[in-house]
Amino acid sequence: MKSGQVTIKDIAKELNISCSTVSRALKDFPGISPATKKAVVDLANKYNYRPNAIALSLRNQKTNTIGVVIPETVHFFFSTVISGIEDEAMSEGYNVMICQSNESYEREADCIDTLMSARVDGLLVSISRETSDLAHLQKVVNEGKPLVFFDRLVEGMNASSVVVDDYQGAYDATKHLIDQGCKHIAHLEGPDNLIISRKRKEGYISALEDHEIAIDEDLIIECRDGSKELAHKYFKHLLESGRAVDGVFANNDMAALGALQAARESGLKVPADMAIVGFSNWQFSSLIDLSSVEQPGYEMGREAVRLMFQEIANEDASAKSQIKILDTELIARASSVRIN
Amino acid sequence: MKSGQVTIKDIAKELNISCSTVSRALKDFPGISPATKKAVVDLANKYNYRPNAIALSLRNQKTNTIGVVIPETVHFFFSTVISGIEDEAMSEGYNVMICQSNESYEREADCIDTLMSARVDGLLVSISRETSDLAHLQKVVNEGKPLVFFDRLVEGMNASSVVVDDYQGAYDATKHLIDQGCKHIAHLEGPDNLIISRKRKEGYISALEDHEIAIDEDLIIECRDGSKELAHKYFKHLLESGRAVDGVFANNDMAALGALQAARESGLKVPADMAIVGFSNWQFSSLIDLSSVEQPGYEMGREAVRLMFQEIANEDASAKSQIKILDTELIARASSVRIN
DNA sequence: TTAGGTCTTGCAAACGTTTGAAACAGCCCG
DNA sequence: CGGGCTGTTTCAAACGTTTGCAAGACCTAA
Repeated sequence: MKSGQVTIKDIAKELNISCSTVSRALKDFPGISPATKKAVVDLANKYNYRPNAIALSLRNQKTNTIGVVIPETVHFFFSTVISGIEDEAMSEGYNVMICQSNESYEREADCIDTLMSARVDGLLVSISRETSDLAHLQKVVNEGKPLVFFDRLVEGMNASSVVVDDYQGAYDATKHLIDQGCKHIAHLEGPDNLIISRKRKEGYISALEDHEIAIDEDLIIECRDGSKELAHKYFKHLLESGRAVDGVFANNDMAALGALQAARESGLKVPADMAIVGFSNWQFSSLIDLSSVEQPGYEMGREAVRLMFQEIANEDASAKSQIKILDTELIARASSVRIN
Repeated sequence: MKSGQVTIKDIAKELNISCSTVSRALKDFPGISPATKKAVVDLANKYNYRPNAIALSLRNQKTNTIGVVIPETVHFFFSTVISGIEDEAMSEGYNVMICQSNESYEREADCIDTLMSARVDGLLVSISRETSDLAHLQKVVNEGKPLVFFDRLVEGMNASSVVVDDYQGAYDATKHLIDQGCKHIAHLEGPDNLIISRKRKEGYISALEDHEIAIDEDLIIECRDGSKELAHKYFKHLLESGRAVDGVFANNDMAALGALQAARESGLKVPADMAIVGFSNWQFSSLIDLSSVEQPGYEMGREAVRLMFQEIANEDASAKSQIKILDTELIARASSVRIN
């Protein structure tokens, strides 16, 4: 009673019985007299007894906690994923411990270490942009701890992943532009060391090829940091070069916005003269009527947790190394839909 | 070696020494022979030994974990707060366990229960909109667990809080509009059961009074849900009523955006005919050049954690029940700055 | 030789919980 | 009266770690 919460011991002492009896009474085990049971339950309620999860974890060698390592929580997409993780985990009685790596390799390794120390039952990881050495993750797998990657695909490791179908999303976006009558579609490309950027570019190219539009390398512009400013600058250059362009598919919404502003400044009507589609469907996109490709973040979070539970359940079985690809959805808005 | 991670016992067994010796060797305790120490440390490294935080928690009656209950993680402001909590906690070697209440009272109580079971060292709570009964929180305080509220102020409980100076932020925003030459400033008011809405309204009124502008009740419009749609509708009504309006201070950015669109649709020039300021400085606000009042979410997270550490350290001292008020900052952008 | 010292190591208890096995009480029946 | 049964309760060990105390080995000085 002095400091912290009430324990089974406190109850046992007050009732002059043993801990075992209290424990069994609380768990409805057979072989406890009704009188004892009632006394125990009443006292437990009175003192607001809550089982000590720490003690349980130690005994059961299971913490009912999953660890999440994420580049940053302040990011619309990632916070959506967290929400999905949170909900799915909670529905199965699991807790969630979150560490943000801030896109730093060192801090990512730190996070993993902390979570392993905390003996989480499994790890959900979206690796930082900086990470190329996978030793810290390999250790996790070697020790038999379930590990699931999400969003950012990691190649060459025996672990499951949940990713979004970037290729198809890009294909759909580009096809949509073609359907709207665009003949000269530019692509604002992301950093090509990221798999997702490459996939999106591939989708763009495939869509053009399938509709017999020649690929024009001059219309593919790399915007390494995906910022509005860079996209604005490069796209303006392109427009001023006098090349025919009537559509843009951007690697992300921020870049799309840069292109949109550049187009307007050049006196072009959107979408009549220039149709624009971004990627990710950030929150602001709906506000400025920018077409985009929706990534199912919430669903990704839930799916990642589900994969983890599979691995936890199947022990060392073959549930490992699955890749779950989630569908995207094209959200066509005023920036690309030409009303005929 | 069989399943999980290596323990002190495993090392002790392999070296044929006692656990105590291993423990002391790893912690650089005096009185361990160099030879033994080296053997232990080498083996620990080889097997990638990590202390079992669960066992430590049990022994030390301290988990080095803080629990966070938050209405939702998918919200720019809250995710910023989480980021601050995360960083500050990590820098002190603490872990963070997050539960989202989804603005539901029942789920909030659940979260608290789970976190108390997990024996977190302290609780950071932003209460759900639904919550009015405080019994579940009172229990926490009664059991002597440090509790700090953030963002949403809770009255009548012996616990510290970190909040933003809504009054001053609103005052500054309104004064800024006055400085820009606005004479008839409307206010899109938030739900008045929330303290923050009331404070913002008070700031608005005070600023007008201090500058000898009469309060016109017709220019104060309640937008309960703070949505763009509602704000748009009500503000359009106001404009069509023919009343003189040349400025708006909105309870949040989304409502400000609704007003902005309504004004443009009515053929008004922003900011020349209508100057607009929102509140919260959401991510999209910078993209559409909407003036707003920045709330220091990251700082709020860090400050909340700091207050908690104070309470943890001071045991039952008087660190409790402080209220920390953080300053806001007016971000003036093109929606309100009239270039003369 | 032995008392006392130093250096190194081990024992055991504690944190809160669960659980197989053992122990005790009371009762019936032969 | 004692064997066996049922119903209820307790004991003890285990999970991984730390730490006060005790103990062993070895050495030195009286």
